[in-house]
This record gives sequence, structure tokens and C-alpha cells, in this order.
Amino acid sequence: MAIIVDKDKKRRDIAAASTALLLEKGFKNLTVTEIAKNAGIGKGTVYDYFSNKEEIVFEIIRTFIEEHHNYLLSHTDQETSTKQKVLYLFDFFLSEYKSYEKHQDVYREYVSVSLSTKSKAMLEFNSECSVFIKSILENIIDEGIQKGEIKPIGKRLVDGLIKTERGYMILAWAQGQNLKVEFKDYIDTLFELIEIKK
Amino acid sequence: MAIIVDKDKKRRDIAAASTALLLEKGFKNLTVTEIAKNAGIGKGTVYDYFSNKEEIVFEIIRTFIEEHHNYLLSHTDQETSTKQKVLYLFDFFLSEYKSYEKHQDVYREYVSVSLSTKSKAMLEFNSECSVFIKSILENIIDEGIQKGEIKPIGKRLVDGLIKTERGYMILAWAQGQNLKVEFKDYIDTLFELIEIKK
DNA sequence: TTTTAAATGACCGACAGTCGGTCATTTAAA
DNA sequence: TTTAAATGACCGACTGTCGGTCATTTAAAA
Repeated sequence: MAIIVDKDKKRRDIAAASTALLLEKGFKNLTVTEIAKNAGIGKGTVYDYFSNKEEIVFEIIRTFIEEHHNYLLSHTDQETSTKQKVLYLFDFFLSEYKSYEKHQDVYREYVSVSLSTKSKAMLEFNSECSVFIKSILENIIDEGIQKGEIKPIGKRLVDGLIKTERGYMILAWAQGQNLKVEFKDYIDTLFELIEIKK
Repeated sequence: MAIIVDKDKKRRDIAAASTALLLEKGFKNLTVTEIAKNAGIGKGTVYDYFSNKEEIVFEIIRTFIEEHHNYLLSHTDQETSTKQKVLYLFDFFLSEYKSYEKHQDVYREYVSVSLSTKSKAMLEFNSECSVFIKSILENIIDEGIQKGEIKPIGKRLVDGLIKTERGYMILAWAQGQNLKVEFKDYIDTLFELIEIKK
């Protein structure tokens, strides 16, 4: 045997090193040569860890989702209201913090790559992410119903709500507008309809 | 002077000739050389009518939106219920007809190109399309409120509903799933919340 | 010294976009 | 009526770029 590297760690390292570049130049204008140079490795080495350029974006988004999940866990507890939890879940779209705007840009690149890449791996990855987010939102809503904060019909809004947020993020970019306030209004309206008034 | 061709018509002709190819191969795998060959013109000529490959997709989607608008106008009248009108509006996502599945594919390519192209022209075009769709949905909802079919709060769902549909279309593709039934359920749930029961 | 995982960058093919030049048609002077 | 000049449509060979490959090198381990 020769040197054994932690393949998984190196994958993440390369992806991490490329994140800033991706945000700066966008996927289309980012070259693999640059990625390699930036990560301090040869171009061929990139392909020892990723089977194509697209996969790098998927690795980056995976890290972002993990980070966001941790953020979520550390910011919610029994006392937090259902609506507040939902807002936390969508925080990385809603937040005004600069670092979260980065997340949005990465997410946009990810969607763009997803829509132009048709591969089994891509489909599986996207499904995996979706199931994960859905299960979180489902838990939040279920708890809300159990606590008597919202009506049982709220459960039927889970799937759609996730799609709505995606729609807002995508159209915000495609129209060059800031739609955060609008999305917040939409959530407010839905909660007005499903909240149990005391 | 020499021959003067109807530049606008020729643009549309080239776009029309490329539609089938776009659906068959997807934007990424479609070459400008092929487009030219298929339209029966030289590659250089394509660039006399479009400043880049992306613009061809925008021209195609423009035609589709026009067609869909005409369909909508011819299918709604005073007798149609508010919910039915909403369903017609989103018909090209919901319908099971093969020709409408084409529309969805074109729309997906369009979103994909939008998300990876940052140009003033693109932003303006997207805003234009959005305003158009929004005004239609706004009219439908306003009429529904006036007729006493739905509660006034329904007006506040207009913006979000458009985004939800976009989200469904995009995630349906990205996850390789058919989400039509799910979207229909979501609409049903919303209407249950805002409809005035008799 | 041998074995082999890991790394590399020269190389290749594909493709978007450009550009110098041709050709068909119109105009208007002869 | 003829024909030279002008014009804009049209073309495809060419260029530069970039994703991805592979023969070769490096160096740790045995």
C-alpha cells in the first residue's frame, strides 16, 4: 500500500475551496482548471474525487444543508411557536444577513445545474435532499397540531409550502427582485387561515 | 439596396424549427450547428438573428406563453367557477396531454437558462412574463371575491400561488417525480380554506 | 527493491461565437 | 434597356476555450 487519504474528507475540502469561486464567477464561468489551482491540486486529481464538474456543486450544497440543519436544531426548542419554527426553516431564504445571501446564490447554482443535468445520481441526490427537508417540516407541523396551535388541515400544506419557497427563490433571481417580504406575507396569510385563534 | 427580410418573422421561424430539437436533446446537448442545419441556414446566419444560444430559448418560450394565453381566453367565461379558472391557468403543468408535457419541458429549459444567464434582457423578459401571469390570476381571484365564491383573504394568496406552481414544476423535474396530483391537492386544500361554504 | 495508491498536466475533441468573403437583388446612371 | 455599383443576407472555415482523459511520475509502504 501507499498513502491512504481520507477520500471523503478530501472531497469536502476541494468543494469547500471552490465555494467562494463558485459564488464569485457562477458555475458557467468557473473552470475546472481554476478549481484545481485554487485547491492546490492538479486538474486530473479533481477527477479522482468527482466524476464531473456538476458533482462539485452537489457536494457544496450538501454541506450547506447540513449546516442549516444544525442551525435549525440549535435554534428551536419546546417553547418556540410553530410559525417561528417554519420561519427558521426557511431562514436562509428570508434572512437579510450577507452570509445567507451566499447560501441563496449557491442554492440557485445548484438548481440551475440540476435542471440542466439528467443523471440518476442527480435525481437521487435531489430526492434525498427533498425527503430530508420534508421530514423536518412535517415534524414541525405535526407538533403544532398536537399542541393545538394549528388546525389539522395544516398537514396538507406541507408539500406545497416547500415548493412555494423554491418558487420564490427561483423567481426572485430570475426577475432580479427581492421577494423576501412577499414570501413572509404569504406565510402570514397561510397561518392566519390555519391558526387556531384563542 | 438589396433584399429585405422580415427579421422578426425569421427569428420566430428559426426558433420554431429548433423547438423539437430542444425537447429531444435538451439545451446543453443542442449545438448551434444543428440548429442552423435544421433551420436550413448557415451557422453564421443564426448569429444575425440571435446574439447567443440562450436567446433562442427565450424566443421559444415567448411563443409558448402567447399560445397558452390564447388557450386560456378561449376556455373561460362568466360561468366557469373560480377554482376551475385557476386550474385552467395552471393547466399546462397539470394536464396529462402529451403536447402539454412538451410545454413543461420547454419551460424547464427556460428556467435552467434563466438561472445561469445574467443579462439585463433576461431579467426584463422574465419580469414581463411574470407580471402578465400575475395580472391574469389577480383578475380571476378578484372576480371570485366579487361573486362571493371565495373570502377576500384569497387575494393575498395570488403571489404565492404563482411561485408554488413554479416550485412544483421545477422540483417535479429535479426529483424525477410526477407531482401533478400533489399540486392539485394543494390547490384543493387552499380552496377549502378560502371558499365560502353555502 | 518492488509494489501500488495518488497525483499530475499535456493532450484531445467538442463547441460557441467570429469574420472575411460571396452572392442575389435592387437601384439608378448611361 | 443595359449594366455597374451598392447593399445586406448568407455562409462555413477558423479560433479560442474548456471539460474530461490517460500515460507517466512520485513517493509511501512492504
